[in-house]
Amino acid sequence: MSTKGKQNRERIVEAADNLFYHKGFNQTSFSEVADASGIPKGNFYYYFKSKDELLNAVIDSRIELFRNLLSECEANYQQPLERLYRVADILVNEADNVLHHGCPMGTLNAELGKTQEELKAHATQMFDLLVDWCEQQFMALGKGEESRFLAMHQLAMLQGAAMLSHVYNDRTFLEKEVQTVKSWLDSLLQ
Amino acid sequence: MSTKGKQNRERIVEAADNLFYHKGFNQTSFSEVADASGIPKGNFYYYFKSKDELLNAVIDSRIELFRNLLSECEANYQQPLERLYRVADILVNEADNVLHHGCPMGTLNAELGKTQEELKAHATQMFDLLVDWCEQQFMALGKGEESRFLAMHQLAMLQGAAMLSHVYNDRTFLEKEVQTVKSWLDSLLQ
DNA sequence: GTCTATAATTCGATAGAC
DNA sequence: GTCTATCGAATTATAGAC
Repeated sequence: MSTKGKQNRERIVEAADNLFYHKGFNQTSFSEVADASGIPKGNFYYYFKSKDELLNAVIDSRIELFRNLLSECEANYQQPLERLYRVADILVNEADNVLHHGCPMGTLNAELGKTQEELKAHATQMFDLLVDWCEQQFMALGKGEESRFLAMHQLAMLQGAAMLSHVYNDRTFLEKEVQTVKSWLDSLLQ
Repeated sequence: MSTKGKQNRERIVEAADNLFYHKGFNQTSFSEVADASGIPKGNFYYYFKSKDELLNAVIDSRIELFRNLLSECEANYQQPLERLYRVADILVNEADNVLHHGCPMGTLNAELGKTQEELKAHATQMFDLLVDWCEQQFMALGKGEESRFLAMHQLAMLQGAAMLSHVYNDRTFLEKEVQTVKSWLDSLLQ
């Protein structure tokens, strides 16, 4: 694939990423992605042979983005507790988006979980990445076999915070819940 | 409306309720509801003049169901703490459904929150009912102004538990999280 | 009240010229 | 590689006979 082709492909993925997040996967049409990316509709099938394949590319892109985010976090923060704080802070940093559209990981999984099991399995890899990474931090804190559950529990609390604050468009609640998660992390070390 | 007409209307709502939960609102077509309810497709518009109106009827039906559930709970349990336990237990009682399709309140709000604000506002009334009721129980426990936040916090934890256990189809995690919520309720009274 | 037939639109996907 | 034109299927919704 040429440089131009790669640029076009990335532009499509970027436009689709935003639309799938804001409108949902099934409610986003190829025409809308075409308009948003500036690529004629008929030309899509040169880059992606189906809508499902486009979603898979979007998911891969989100996973790659998260991988870089976590690597950066590892470089900037040495303490496992600090690193777990940063995961909770993601919700506050992305508060505007979370309040309006919910968590991009959670809402996508919820949508695909209804009728598109295969696509959901891929979307779940976004959770895997985060759960595995948090589990490692809890392991480093000496939590042993309990680490997996603690990692899932932390993400569950954040998902619940994202859901309720999205339902009520309540920024204050989101911030209080994130603080609650941090207090819970503190309590684990005592 | 005749008795027959009312029966037909209820059959449509019941079929739509299940399909909207299992497949999502936007991914469910009138044809599917027609097949499931045994009512010919063209006859739908005698009972509901649009798909949105059908969803509103489904939401009203769910709210009514929840109202009865909470009334029954009030009759059977006098202690506010016991009553709050029962709200958490809903997830365990409905574990099969939650694992396969997520929380019917949460997933519907997440879907409608993307592009159908008006419908979402109605769906949010399901949360209102539950939050208000839990708030009353916390008030009865003497939690005062904090009660509203505690009610939202409890529901956020349950939503997170539903989301993660749905993502991973993990019944054990769901049960552990519900137990965690109950332990949190206990800790509030000490 | 009930049902058939179909309108009007939009969707994902394809064919084929350049 | 790029783009236009369009297909076939599915969708919500309507018209009108009975």
